[in-house]
Amino acid sequence: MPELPEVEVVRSGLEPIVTGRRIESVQVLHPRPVRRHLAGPEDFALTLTGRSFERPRRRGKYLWFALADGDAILAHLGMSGQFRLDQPSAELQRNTRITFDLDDGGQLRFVDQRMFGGLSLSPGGAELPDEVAHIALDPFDEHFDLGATADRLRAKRTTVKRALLDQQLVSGIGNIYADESLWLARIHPEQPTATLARGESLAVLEAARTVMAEALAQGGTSFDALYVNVNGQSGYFGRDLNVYGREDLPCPRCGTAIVRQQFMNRSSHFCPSCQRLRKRRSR
DNA sequence: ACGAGCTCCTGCTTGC
DNA sequence: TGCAAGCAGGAGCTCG
Repeated sequence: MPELPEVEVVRSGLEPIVTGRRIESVQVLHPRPVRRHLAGPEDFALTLTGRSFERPRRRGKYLWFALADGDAILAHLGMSGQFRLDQPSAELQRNTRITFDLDDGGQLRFVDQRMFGGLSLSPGGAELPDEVAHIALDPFDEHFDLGATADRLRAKRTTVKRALLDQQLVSGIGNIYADESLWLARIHPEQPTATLARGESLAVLEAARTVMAEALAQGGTSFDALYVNVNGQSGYFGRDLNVYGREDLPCPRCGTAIVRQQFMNRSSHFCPSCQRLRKRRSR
């Protein structure tokens, strides 16, 4: 599932492909991925034709293509969105939803099996789309304030994993990196945020940055063909996961069997020995 | 204002 | 063998 490292791999892969390119034509093959463009699929295609790309940008899991006229094409990969570059004559990948023919003869394709993600036009959004403004900075942003975020995390009245997944507290972290970060920081996912010491709050955010930086360096995490870069290749971080998807396998630190627990209709993975739930506030 | 739960979507896997 | 249920989950939305 694309989280910050995977989205950044896609963004950096797109940069040399689209920057400076002009859109010759757009085909919308399924209406759902443009559902956020209220004027409809036909308008989406027509209004983008003839425009030119500048550098693609990112905050958290949001990606946007700045356009030369100051607008932007906002993109979210959701669960399964991919961008691929191909020749127009090449057979379409299964679940291809939108294609952009570029002025250098290439074709940019948005492929998305589950269609949780999508594209929309963001007027005036080249610097920062309005739709992204409410999302917190991610840990890789030069203005990200780790200390202030740690304080806000502790001020919440929830559990630490929920807080890590709250994109309005810190963006870019999804289910995989939340589990990995908590394991690295040795904190139980259900630990109430109000019981965390400041050092623990800092540690879990630092762990998130560390884990995501390592994943980014390896081209992102993949379990299957649902996440690939613009050339269709998978990342290598999957082999380095310590808890996610490793139910009943030994904890790499202590050998205790990893536990999978239902959480918000999804799963949390943790080591019941390294990550103990504390009843009391820590200092 | 904030926290929690629901919903959207497809396709692979699992079980009867 | 065939069918259906289970499962994967980001984020907008609603409700309390």
